[in-house]
Amino acid sequence: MRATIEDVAVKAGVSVATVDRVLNGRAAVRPLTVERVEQAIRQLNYQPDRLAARLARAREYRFCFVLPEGSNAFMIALADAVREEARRMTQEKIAIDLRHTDVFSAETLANSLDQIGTVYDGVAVVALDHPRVREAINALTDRGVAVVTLVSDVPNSRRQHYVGIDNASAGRTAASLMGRYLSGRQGKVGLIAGSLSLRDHVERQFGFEQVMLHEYPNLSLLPVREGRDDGAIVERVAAQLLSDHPDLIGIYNVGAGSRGIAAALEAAGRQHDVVFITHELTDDTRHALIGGTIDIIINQDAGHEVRSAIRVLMSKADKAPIVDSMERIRIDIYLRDNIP
Amino acid sequence: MRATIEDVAVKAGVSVATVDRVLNGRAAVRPLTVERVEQAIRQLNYQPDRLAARLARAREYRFCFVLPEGSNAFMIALADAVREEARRMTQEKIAIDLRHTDVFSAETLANSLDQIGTVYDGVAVVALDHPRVREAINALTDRGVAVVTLVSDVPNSRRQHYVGIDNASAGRTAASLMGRYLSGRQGKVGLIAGSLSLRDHVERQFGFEQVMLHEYPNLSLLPVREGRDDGAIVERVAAQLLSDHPDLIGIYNVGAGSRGIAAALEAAGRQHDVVFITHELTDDTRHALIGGTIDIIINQDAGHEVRSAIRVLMSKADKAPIVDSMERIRIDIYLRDNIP
DNA sequence: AAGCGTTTGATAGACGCCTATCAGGAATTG
DNA sequence: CAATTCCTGATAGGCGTCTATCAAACGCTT
Repeated sequence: MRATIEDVAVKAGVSVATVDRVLNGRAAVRPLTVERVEQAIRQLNYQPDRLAARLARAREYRFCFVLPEGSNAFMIALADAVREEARRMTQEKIAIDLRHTDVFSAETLANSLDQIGTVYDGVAVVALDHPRVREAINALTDRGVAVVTLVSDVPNSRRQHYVGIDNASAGRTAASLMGRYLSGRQGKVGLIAGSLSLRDHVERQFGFEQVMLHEYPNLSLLPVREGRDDGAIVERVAAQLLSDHPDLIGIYNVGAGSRGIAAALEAAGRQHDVVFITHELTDDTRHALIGGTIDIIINQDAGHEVRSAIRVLMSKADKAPIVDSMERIRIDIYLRDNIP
Repeated sequence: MRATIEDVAVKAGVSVATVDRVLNGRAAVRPLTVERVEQAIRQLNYQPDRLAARLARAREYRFCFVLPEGSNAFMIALADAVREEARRMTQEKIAIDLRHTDVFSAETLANSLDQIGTVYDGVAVVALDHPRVREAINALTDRGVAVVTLVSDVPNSRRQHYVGIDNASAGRTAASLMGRYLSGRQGKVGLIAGSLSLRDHVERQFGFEQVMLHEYPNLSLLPVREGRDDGAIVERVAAQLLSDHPDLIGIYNVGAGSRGIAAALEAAGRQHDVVFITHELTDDTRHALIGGTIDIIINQDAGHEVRSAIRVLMSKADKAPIVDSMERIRIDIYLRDNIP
């Protein structure tokens, strides 16, 4: 049988109350006694029963997820994932609220964050990298609310953790694949971004350009075009790109609105000449991947991200350490052959 | 506050004992009463507190992992992951034993499985697809022990679940990447397997050949060579392959021993002409990927697999459903740009 | 040696559910 | 209608830990 707190008490020749004081730092205990208790713990290999502990603490954890409003397919998937986990987590005494806000406006987002009371133990936010937002995050942290950034980071803030992929690395990966897929060919590569105010897009672009410029001199990278993550705009931008550059052989879409690009490619009949790499596995992109218009989808798993965020917030609330290897969000690469 | 079992009892106008009987099917309850209780549960959105339930049941879960003995780097990583999770799971009243056996001998593996007593609630096994092993798995299942196959499946057995990647899909993915990386070039592609008695290798090979043959007529696929997952043998096989075929431009290694292939490629000075795709991220492969000898590593995350196996075994032991999307093991694709 | 603060012991009562038992009431059978 | 069987209620005790309280023992100061 597993050792209990009582076994430890007996072994150390003290009372359970004292063991508890040592374990939870509840009151002053003489160093000598502390040592004796710790030794008993080591000898018995005692590990507190987390289930019993959480039951006894009778604590409800309250977390809040702040996501962008709007119709971006990935963000909708993310919101769905939040709701699903929220339902599941009820069993574990974790209550999760979901708020939507305009993340493209630093002011609005920051105000939303400011309004978040201390009722919450933790907040996960898809954040804009902006001084005003950074301040709001810091303020939350200072009020004792754990904050993690989700999908898009705010590196200089005092957020506890970033849950999401390494976007520069994702950009480099896209570039390498693009370069290899186009090996031996000469031509132009276009890059379409959503908004350059979101850090994730900027980093992807940075990583992509870095590798493209240094490693694939046969390909010339065109200046970035912004599509504002909106299908219709993106489609126009892509169509323009295609007509401006008959020798375009690659497109990397950093943001949302892949559907527009796919439509433009198909309208121009160039979906098989142009290597098209994009982000986020959604119904649209999945369909275009199977159809052959998209060649590669780089994805981040919304479910994993939400679960990771919850685990991290839990750990922070309990002041327990997190296991880095468990919380690393991987860059998923999907070809036609390995879509789930 | 969350509803408790007592709230449900009051609402339904019955006693807690009856609610418990309905919840846990403990004894016969009149259909009418069952309906009343279930309605109360729905109205209150009652969800049993899993923590309290597990505490009360005071149950220790015992699982056993059966892995191949030997020095295969991936299997060592897998064993490490098992040990690490075992340590972590102690806190959750889950005890995990680790056994090593010769999985290449169906007889030995089957005997090991036969010896596993009913002390265990569940077993996870890296299995050989062989009638004798299948029987042993079925016998375990019949004795009421939950069985999951790990990494390599035994599809016709009565195992409860397979924890691992879709290897045919991995093979197809490797082929597509190979084909795209070699687009426009003409030449031969070699495939080196470990042992063809492990189902995962066979499936990878199958998937690879399927795509290679149909989609890339410019590449001619050489007959499979077996390297027995042994570095030294693999190196000889690879060296032979290179000298036999000066026009070899791609190698796909289905099994272990990548180091041998890397050595052979480097010895021949052809590490940059030949596209080399292999499986499993280990120190060796990682190093060769950074060095440029390996172009792509297809990986399965040992930690994820172990955790998934534990979750599945837990669910089976509790007769609770599993969440498929959470248990799907993804095919990780690593380039030089996204290694962790 | 009295008085003080500090450290410890003992213990009760949660937390929410499970298990078991026993008795009484309801429904069914002959 | 009596004799069964079937359902249900009430309740005690436990799972391992946390929290809180009070009293007792200890060490130190003056």
